[in-house]
Amino acid sequence: MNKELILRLSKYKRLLFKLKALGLERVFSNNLGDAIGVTPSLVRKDFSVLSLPGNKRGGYDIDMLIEKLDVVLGRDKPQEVIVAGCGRIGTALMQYEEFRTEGIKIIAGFDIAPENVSKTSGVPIYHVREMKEFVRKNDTRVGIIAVPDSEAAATLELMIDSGIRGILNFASIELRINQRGEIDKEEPACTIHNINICLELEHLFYQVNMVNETE
Amino acid sequence: MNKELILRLSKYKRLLFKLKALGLERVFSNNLGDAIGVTPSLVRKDFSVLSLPGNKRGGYDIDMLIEKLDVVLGRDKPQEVIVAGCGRIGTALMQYEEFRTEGIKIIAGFDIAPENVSKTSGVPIYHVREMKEFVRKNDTRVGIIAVPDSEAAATLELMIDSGIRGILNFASIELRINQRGEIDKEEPACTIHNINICLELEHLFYQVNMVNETE
DNA sequence: AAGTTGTTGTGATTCAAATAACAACAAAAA
DNA sequence: TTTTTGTTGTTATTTGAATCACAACAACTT
Repeated sequence: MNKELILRLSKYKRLLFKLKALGLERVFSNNLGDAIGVTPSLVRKDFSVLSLPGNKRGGYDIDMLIEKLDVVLGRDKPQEVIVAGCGRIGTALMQYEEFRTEGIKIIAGFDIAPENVSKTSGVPIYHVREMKEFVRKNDTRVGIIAVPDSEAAATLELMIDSGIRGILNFASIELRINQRGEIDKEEPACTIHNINICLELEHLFYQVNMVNETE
Repeated sequence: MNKELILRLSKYKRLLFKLKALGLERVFSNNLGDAIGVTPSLVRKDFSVLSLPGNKRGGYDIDMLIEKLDVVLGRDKPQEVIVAGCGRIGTALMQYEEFRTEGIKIIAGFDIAPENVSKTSGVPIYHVREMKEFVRKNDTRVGIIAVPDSEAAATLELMIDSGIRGILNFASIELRINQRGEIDKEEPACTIHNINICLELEHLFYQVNMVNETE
């Protein structure tokens, strides 16, 4: 399944919640399309491939969509995350308000110097060496890397070794599995998403400077 | 020019710096491809469309590539950014080490309560109402939105009104120009990149839960 | 009941980007 | 000098997602 598609599904669902809160019960493909910025056609096709039925005239039932999207997106399972690196970014994430409203919970932070980390967020902070044990006990699947670049690769290895299966990486070096073919025994695959703030900004600089360009 | 392409160009350049630091002078398309995870063919095609010449046998000259990529990516111009919202995320960004190494500089932060913001980062903090004046004076092009969701839309409007042309949005609502057709006089276009951490995490949850699925 | 409207569902089409394939050719080797 | 090698540059092909177009048909209207 396509990355863009999954992203759209999450957007649909978020939007559907808002519509439901407003008291609506049904939506049309063009409502959804307008709202998330895609064509109605694509909305219908998305629902089509997921076998989410609509009514030939009355559009789609919001409750039905939410329910089925929850299943497709696996939202019945708990959405628990750990954070490696409790510096500026790590602690900012631990206090990130929007996680709560989305049902995402940071259940632990790990650092090489946990005694120096402020505990104001209420998230328990452990030493990195306890990660493997913690992940095993809690069956944690997803982790965030918020360590300095220099530690990123080692942290990746630790997380994979601990059994983490999905990683959101904030270090500004691109992490990939099989960097040099070392990590690929028969362990279950691990998905990595890199959020590279520098790269995003550079992209913006490129765009804003290219106004007079031939495109 | 394609977004993915631009991203690749930035990656090439970053990699080329590292190779240069290691003492290398030339690279082959397969070196670059392996390193950033694309096919050598694509590397050659990228350079081809930019008219970056290689030698039929000896590969590409690293210095030449860096120099020309700098021009293409507009890296000769200063890379200055302002930040709106000096909460957890905003201040974390102000102290983000990696910006320095990438030549990106946060030149000001704006908040509705600047007196409550710690000044430890060395970045001057102003009241939001001074943004427009500041942007005009400094000819700032790029801004980061790090305000709560509830303030995001208003901040977007303020930035556009101030003359900002590229925006990196950390609020977890997707910002777009022409949300309802209001903002589109004849002002120069403004590019928005949304970094939606919740969405990224949801995507990961989806992936890690879909192991037994038919894909 | 018959006609009209409006929306879905999907097969066909378009489009763009990635990949593959290979001719051209510079450098090294013989 | 001639041959071999290895890499570029570019054209052709493949791939896959988004868009288009329209038949099917449920609900409303008269």
